[in-house]
Amino acid sequence: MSTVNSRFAQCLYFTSNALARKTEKLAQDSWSRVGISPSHGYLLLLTLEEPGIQAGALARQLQLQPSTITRLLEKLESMKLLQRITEGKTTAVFPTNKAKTLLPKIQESVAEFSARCMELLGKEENTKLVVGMAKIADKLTP
Amino acid sequence: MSTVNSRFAQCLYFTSNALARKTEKLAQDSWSRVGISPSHGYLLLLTLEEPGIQAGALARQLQLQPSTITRLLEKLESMKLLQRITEGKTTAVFPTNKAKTLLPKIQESVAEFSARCMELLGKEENTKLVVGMAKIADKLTP
DNA sequence: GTTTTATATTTGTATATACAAATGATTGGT
DNA sequence: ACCAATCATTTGTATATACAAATATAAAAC
Repeated sequence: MSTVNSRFAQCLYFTSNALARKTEKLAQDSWSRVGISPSHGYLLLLTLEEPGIQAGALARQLQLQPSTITRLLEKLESMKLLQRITEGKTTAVFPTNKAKTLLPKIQESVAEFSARCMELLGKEENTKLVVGMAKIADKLTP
Repeated sequence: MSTVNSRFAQCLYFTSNALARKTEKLAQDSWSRVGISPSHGYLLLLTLEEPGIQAGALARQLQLQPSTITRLLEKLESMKLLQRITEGKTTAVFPTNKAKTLLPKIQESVAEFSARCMELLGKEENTKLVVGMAKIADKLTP
């Protein structure tokens, strides 16, 4: 059932959403070894790279809404993978030792996802498209 | 906060998801005149174009899972915009008169979304990227 | 120094979508 | 004709994400 058979194959709405869903699945697969979703994983990676990073900074890096970050943090905190420390109006996020232990697996997941993308699409095409998509996304940013 | 500042700007996972979310918002905007979401809208359009279309065909056209189609149908049926008629193991979907009345607004929404895409991105770039994304999505299809 | 405004985060609720299991119907093999 | 396999759809539950309102703090204005 090739994508291009769809009545809406030329429509940005369908193509971007379909691609995102398929990419999400590929990423979930790559992250299964860690036992968390890609969003949680990338968030965790950011806090491992920069312990004490603020919730707002995570939102910007991950291009997600603050409320979504709160939800991700709640879950990771409940899994004892990180800890929030609120100081005044900001919240700093620290990885736990358990999270530090997971770092190798996390890096493997990142690498595996990247490798699969390259394998499936080729470095050339992958890069070209990612750049193009980012440009469009920027234009769609209010 | 340009997209490209992100730590993960080169990653297909982030770019495709971010683009999809922004496209979704643009489409929601275009569909606000009809009072339904883009998914519901495109589904409704398909049933207006082909009354009696089967649920499975809708799933294929819209590139969504059957369970998702059921959920969309439930909502549109509750809004008296369409009616399901189950015959044996298949379900045929018919638009109501209310839906037929909405057709002009629906077509306006489709046109408006398309126009906004063209305006923001240019026909050239839009087409090029949509084609590229569809190709990638196809490669990601198991 | 109090009041207003701005900033960061959280909470309540909602949307979009999916997976896996269940249901119900048709079909093919014997 | 019966039983197993297959197919189309639905149901129960879960994930990912967001918006809008609430909260809490800090900064600016006066």
